[in-house]
Amino acid sequence: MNIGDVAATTGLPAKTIRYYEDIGLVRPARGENGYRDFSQRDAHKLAFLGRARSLGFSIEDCRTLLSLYEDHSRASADVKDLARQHLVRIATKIAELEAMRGTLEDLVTRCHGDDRPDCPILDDLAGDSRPPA
Amino acid sequence: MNIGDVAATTGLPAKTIRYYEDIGLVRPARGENGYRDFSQRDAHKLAFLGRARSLGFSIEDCRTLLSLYEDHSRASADVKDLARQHLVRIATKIAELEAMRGTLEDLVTRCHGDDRPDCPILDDLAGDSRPPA
DNA sequence: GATAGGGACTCCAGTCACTGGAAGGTCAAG
DNA sequence: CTTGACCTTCCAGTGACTGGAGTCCCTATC
Repeated sequence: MNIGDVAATTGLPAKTIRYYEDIGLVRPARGENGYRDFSQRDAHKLAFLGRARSLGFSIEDCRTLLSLYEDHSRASADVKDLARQHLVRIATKIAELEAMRGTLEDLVTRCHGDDRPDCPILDDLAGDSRPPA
Repeated sequence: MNIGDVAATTGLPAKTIRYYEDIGLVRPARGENGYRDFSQRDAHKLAFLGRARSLGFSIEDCRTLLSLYEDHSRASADVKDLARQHLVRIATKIAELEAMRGTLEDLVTRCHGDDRPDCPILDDLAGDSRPPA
């Protein structure tokens, strides 16, 4: 398979697949013309990576997950640990964003949004009329 | 004020303040020794920037917010629009993260997490036993 | 055989918002 | 006069790609 075919089947951009080769996540064979020649196994690994990335795992996590996937004597506890750590990061991120949303929603509600200059949003950013921490 | 003082009062790292000068967000004066000499106004702007950044606004948004802040003939509608667009981005991001969390929580629950190799998390990533989209 | 197109190749630069580190100048205290 | 804290600039790296330039290859059509 050429890179375009793998890109189509995995949904990953060709650029990304080349990048994944660069950083050693896949090692496709090469044809005589210098084109990458992907096996089914390569395509499968790329699909795995795409799915792991879509769940927000970092590239380094993906590297670990891939090696666990290929290690048939792995302990599922190692996978679960990784996933749990990732869940904590996600939950933290969500909490941060929720806090931002809460503040912003309040400010947006309080701003008239007309053609006059007075604006609670700017007041808040400037440090005025903010509830004491 | 030297950069260290402003860093202490605003909570921004000195490195970040220098960076903000680089990209033209602040233009502190310079003393004879070449040191930056921050006015109260500069410090105030930096605090504004720190607050806006902590609400997740991009640097370019911050630039706009700052110019609106300094434009006393602004329309609050412009500020509100910016904030609302930002709210949409935040909500989108939260939704993405919630989706990841949902999937991951399910997978983590289903994984035994012992010393055996079989693992629903890896199965899912590999494309097996995934609910049909 | 010439040509046109669509794909593939490599390599470099840019993204975003910093952050780390090296190499050196300045200032106040002891 | 030295020490140590602070300041300066400049360069490089982060994560995970993405865009673009310039070139090569393959297939099809005329």
